[in-house]
Amino acid sequence: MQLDSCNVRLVDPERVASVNARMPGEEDIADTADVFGLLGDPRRLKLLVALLDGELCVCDLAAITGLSESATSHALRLLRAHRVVAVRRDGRNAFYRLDDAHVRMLLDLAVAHTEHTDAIHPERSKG
Amino acid sequence: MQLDSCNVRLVDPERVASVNARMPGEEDIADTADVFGLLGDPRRLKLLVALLDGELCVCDLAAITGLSESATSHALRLLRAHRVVAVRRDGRNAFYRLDDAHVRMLLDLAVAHTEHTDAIHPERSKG
DNA sequence: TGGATATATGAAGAGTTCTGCAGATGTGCA
DNA sequence: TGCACATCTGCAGAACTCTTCATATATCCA
Repeated sequence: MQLDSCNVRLVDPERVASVNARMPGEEDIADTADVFGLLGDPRRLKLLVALLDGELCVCDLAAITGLSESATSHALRLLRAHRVVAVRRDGRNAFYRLDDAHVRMLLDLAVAHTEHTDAIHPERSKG
Repeated sequence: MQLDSCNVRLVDPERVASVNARMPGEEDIADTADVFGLLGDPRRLKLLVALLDGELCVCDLAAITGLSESATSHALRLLRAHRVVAVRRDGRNAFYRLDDAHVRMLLDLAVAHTEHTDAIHPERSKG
């Protein structure tokens, strides 16, 4: 067992060094974790999946997710702050749409994965 | 403006119906959100990125992430409970590895995205 | 202009999450 | 067997998150 510069025990210092060399910077990790975190809430996730097909207004999003309109608006504000969605205002309505290609990719992948899982294990679906 | 079965205003009832028809079930949404949620913590994310190249023991993971060994162990326990990682015990050491192909895909995609973003905006990197 | 509608916002409370601490478990070696 | 080491676990406090409620803003229409 060896010690590193901070006096921590290491089993495989070479692997640790090579992993550290490949590791994205703290800021990249934080940004990426932020994105995953936004997708990590079932209601926000449902909002975003709803937007995969195109823009929807706040009240329709509220109806789809089962959230109150206030909660929907708060959620959308957060997503807007992170530039995951964008708004188009038309009269009294606000139409939200997905505005992040990376997030769209992650959502597509996730939805495809649940469909694939359902194809193998249909009993798990829509319980 | 129309009202749906629960007396909620709807702007575009047809779109709402078609989105609802495509929407994965609540359970699938919850499971998917769980996975994203696990990736949504920067320390856990760093743990998992470290494991992309192969297994590592708890103390090496602690050194890489800068977490205490206790916090590392707690995080790994959570990941283990969700079958995202698996353990191999060798004497006193516990070696963890990624054990979920879907999570690996998400991680690869995310790392590739940060590298791509860095290529376009190098000033954002490793600040 | 005034009232109704659609959305946005701030504050506060309930609930959840993460970490450190202390102690438990299990392994290896003298 | 007894001690050191590596990891695990329950608990409790701190920090964060999400929702609701009340209110604000902005738009449309009469």
